[in-house]
Amino acid sequence: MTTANERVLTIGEVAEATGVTDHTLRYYEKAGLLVVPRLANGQRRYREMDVKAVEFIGHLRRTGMPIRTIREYADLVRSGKDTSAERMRLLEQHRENVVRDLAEQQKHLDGITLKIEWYRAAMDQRQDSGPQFAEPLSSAALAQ
Amino acid sequence: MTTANERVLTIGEVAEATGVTDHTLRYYEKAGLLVVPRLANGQRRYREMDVKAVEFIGHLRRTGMPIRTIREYADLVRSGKDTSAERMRLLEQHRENVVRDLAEQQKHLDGITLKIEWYRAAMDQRQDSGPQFAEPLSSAALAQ
DNA sequence: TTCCTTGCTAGAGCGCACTCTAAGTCAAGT
DNA sequence: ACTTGACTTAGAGTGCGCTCTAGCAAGGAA
Repeated sequence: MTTANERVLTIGEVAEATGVTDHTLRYYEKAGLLVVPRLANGQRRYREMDVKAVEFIGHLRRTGMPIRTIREYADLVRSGKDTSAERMRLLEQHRENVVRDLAEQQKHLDGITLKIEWYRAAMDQRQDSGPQFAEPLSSAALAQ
Repeated sequence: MTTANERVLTIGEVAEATGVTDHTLRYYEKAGLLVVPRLANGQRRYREMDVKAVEFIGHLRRTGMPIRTIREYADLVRSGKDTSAERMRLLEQHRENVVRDLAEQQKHLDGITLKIEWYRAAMDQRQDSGPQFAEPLSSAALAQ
């Protein structure tokens, strides 16, 4: 087993490696998402596992999990007890949310694509047809 | 051609119909996303096309287009001139962004799914194996 | 020794998209 | 006449996730 001799990184190196700013890394820590070992002088030293954690947080964040939920997950991990079941449940719940979200976004995207096709059609048969088609987002005065 | 006799809706009815609150509808209007006709007494009356516009704004918003970009689009629509080409370009640009985003989210989702599978595997062969696997998001003291 | 870089903390500030409040108008119903 | 409810405005407040600032410390190079 390797106990010592683990390569550790400074906050700057982690920022560089992960694309997360040092500010944000400290913020994540203060928010309870991360606990990073320190040198005697107070400087952070990130182990491999800490960097992995930052990357995993990235997966969660970029799929829309709020900080507080990530914190709940992190708390479970750190609780010492075997909370695997709960953690898995939490992740599965999130996965369901994300899948639903993706489907929803896809629907909205379809609506946009339809509009683009409408434009393309309208522009193809462009023979300077008066007031063209009906176009939402337009406006006029009605004023009773 | 139907000129008059168009059914119009109050803000409350539109809120009901679209799921967008009346507050937000007014906010969208103040932000320049919408121009809604008024009665003599100042009350809004939404035409079919205005409701369509609200719905289309929904497509844009829920795929992450910022208000200011929707405003740009709305300004093009309202400019009177034929800005179809620009509007289409704007929407196509957005579509590309969304497609890229969706792919990225899918990748992050894969990372999460992998983790869930890891949990499932670890829990399947649960024979009380000491310190289990290496788990990111954990922490310890190192302190130089 | 004097820089320069990198790190530290507490806490303020920011951008976004709402969301709500206060104070008022108006029309219909009892 | 009064109440109710839906509407109006300007502007304040909220929640989120950063993002930045000020002021300081430590370590290495010139």
